[in-house]
Amino acid sequence: MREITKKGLTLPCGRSAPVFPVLESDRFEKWQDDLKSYFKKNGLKYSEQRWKIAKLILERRGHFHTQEIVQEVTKAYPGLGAATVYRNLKTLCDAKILKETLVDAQGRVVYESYDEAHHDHIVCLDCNEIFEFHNDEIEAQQEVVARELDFKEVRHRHIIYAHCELKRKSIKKKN
Amino acid sequence: MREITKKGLTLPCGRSAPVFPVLESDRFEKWQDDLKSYFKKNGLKYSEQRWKIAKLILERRGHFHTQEIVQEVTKAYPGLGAATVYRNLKTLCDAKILKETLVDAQGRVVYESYDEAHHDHIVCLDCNEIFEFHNDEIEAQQEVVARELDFKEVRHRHIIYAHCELKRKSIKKKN
DNA sequence: ATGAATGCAAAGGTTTTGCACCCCC
DNA sequence: GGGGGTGCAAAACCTTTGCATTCAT
Repeated sequence: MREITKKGLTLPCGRSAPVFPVLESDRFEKWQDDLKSYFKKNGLKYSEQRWKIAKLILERRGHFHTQEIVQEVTKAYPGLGAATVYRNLKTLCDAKILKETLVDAQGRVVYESYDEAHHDHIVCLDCNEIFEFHNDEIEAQQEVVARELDFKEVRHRHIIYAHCELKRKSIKKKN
Repeated sequence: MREITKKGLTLPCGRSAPVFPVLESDRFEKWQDDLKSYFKKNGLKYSEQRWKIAKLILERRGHFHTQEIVQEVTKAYPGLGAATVYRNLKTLCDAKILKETLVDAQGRVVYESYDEAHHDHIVCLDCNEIFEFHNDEIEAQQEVVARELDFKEVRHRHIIYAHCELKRKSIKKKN
């Protein structure tokens, strides 16, 4: 689970934004090789554009919307068409570079890097920032629930929408 | 929690579709009166169209997408504009006739009647049908998780995407 | 009568698609 | 060289908005 740190930027709701370690550059070469062999194995082709998109996603980490990726890629690489980004979002999901993760409070689909360990999400209703959690008891109970209804769980999404206590307290003080 | 029964239509995945009791018609009059007073209280106006949309939703029950409501209403009442449906989906959410519930496997927003007791959802990956569950332990742990991260939970969405065991078994048998 | 609601059509925004061209294998 | 990939523009979709008109109170 990604650690929620107290350091870093202060968010609109008074919380501190999470800070993540910088990735070592040799991991990128591995990812690039993995992608190349994935493409080869699946009759797809490697391309400059595909790698640019994948790299931006891998560097960026965190959570983002479709439009954020489209805008960031086309801004970072003028000439790279939006259609190419849309087409590759699907390809990169299949390639397990990306995964669709949750829907935020505004109803937008949110992605994150595929290699994140499994976790669920808390969306802050004050500043819209997304935090993560993992709870073994909840994970275990999900299996139980699925089994009782005669299902076999494949994946799940568990999103808690919540107010930041820090914010709530500061509002209370003011009144 | 709505009961999942073994009777009723057989779904594509081999499961039985849930069957719900028919609503007594006098409940509609109460709902209609409630709506009228809600509108009055909030400076809104009652209209034929509003009630038609609300009634269709209340009769229908179950889960549905935005487009399904729009299409069903405009088909059932030609002349009733799609824009009116879109505008009233928001109004009816505010009026607590409807609530936005989950996002299905295709990324579409799904609504259901507001008066349903709280429950979470299992989406069948074989036939896309939506079932419901409620688990007190999970509910309790969510509070714990939120509290630990210094949040105050407002609402949550918990969706399990799963394969139907019945289907899985029948596939196994065939092979 | 007065403001809100509706219906239609136009506008907006996002995503997909068709097609000529390009480039990886 | 062939088939997939890209870029551009057009199309397709869904949803929102503007405005004249209708309707509820």
